[in-house]
Amino acid sequence: MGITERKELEKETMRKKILDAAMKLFLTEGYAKVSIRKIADAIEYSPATVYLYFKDKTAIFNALQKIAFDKFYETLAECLKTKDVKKRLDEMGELYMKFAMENPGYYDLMFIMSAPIDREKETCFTDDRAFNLLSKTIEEVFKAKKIKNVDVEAAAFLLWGFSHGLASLIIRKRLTVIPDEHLKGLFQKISKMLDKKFFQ
Amino acid sequence: MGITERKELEKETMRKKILDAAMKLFLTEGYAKVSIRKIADAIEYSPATVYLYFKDKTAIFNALQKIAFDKFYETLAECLKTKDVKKRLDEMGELYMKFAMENPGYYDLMFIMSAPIDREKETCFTDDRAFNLLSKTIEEVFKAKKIKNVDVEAAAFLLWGFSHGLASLIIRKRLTVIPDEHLKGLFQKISKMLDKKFFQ
DNA sequence: GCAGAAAATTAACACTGTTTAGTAAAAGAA
DNA sequence: TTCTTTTACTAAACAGTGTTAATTTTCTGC
Repeated sequence: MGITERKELEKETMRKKILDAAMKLFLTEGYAKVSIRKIADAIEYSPATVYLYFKDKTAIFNALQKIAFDKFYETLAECLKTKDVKKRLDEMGELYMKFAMENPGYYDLMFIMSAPIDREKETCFTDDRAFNLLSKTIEEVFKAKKIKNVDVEAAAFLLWGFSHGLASLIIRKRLTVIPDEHLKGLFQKISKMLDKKFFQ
Repeated sequence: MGITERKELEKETMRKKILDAAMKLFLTEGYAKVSIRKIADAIEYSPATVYLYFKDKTAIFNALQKIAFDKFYETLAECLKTKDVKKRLDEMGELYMKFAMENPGYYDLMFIMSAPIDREKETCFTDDRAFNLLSKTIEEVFKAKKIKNVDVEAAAFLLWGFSHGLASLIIRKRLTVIPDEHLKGLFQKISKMLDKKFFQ
């Protein structure tokens, strides 16, 4: 192993170390409480060192976001194991909500937070793998059920929008109107309702 | 007019002055850029003075949120002018999206931001006037159309969830998948789709 | 005009992101 | 090995933040 290679590797290790510490802080304390100094403390380096591996705090945030998107897509893609395409869509909905509820920090990172997204820069990163998976699944359901004249894109947005709407309201605790333990049932009830209207 | 009364009034005026300046900063510069010092600058008082009228920054944020909720409900309630109950629901949807698009700052304040919502305190404020209005409207549509066996609460959450989902994704610019000018059409298309499935 | 209350301010504390200048260690060349 | 250059790291500072205690200014009632 050449020296330059080893240096590369060490640099990558350090980046990972920083991201690990940052993610841990983010998930346990929230974005506002993640400071460069606290990250530096956690990895036992000086604050300035962090800047040798990341341009600024936003760069760290973006890297964390990418990690979350990866895990998100990975979770959703599990629905591909379900071969019955109709059941696959249900499964996807449940996986979506499950991910959001079990990983509110990741969900926040991906879809809600705006903290360091600098206005109109290309830093804002949207991952369309998940949306494409959803579109394709819906298309297949329609095909399997021989339903025509339904706009797939519109249907995808309806489902995604609804799921995200519910998830983000729950995560931001804006749904005090109904108690938490009622929510899972509500989601399933609505799914069934949509199912009845669209597929029967 | 007694002196104590005048003092009360002056205190109220000052509170308003602070909130006006804070809202202006919030809407033009974003939450992160609203600082006590900048508010103080805007109203030409010292930073410490602000603390004589508000307990802390969170208290200011909560007051701003209440203002946004009031304006939000006021906007939605305009749908009551439409007497045809079926059209009223459509109108409500359009008013919702219009409000979100035209007042992203207010929308943010109400449903997305979490910045100062201190963990589990009663400071988190949810306004259920709007949701009640939606539920009632849906109920009336079902009644008018003589449709039975549909869970009103579930339907309300479907519509609210979907609308909020779309609105918040747009506001947070997480919908780069499709161009902005396409969005209004998409919303209407989905509305029509739901209409067809549920009411015809 | 003067005592007491109310309102506003100054100055500080402990934080934050970020940069600059400088030091210590490792690598390359002789 | 010795000398030089590059790399890795840090200390210290700058300008900003929320917030508070002590102090000064302004107003009220007599």
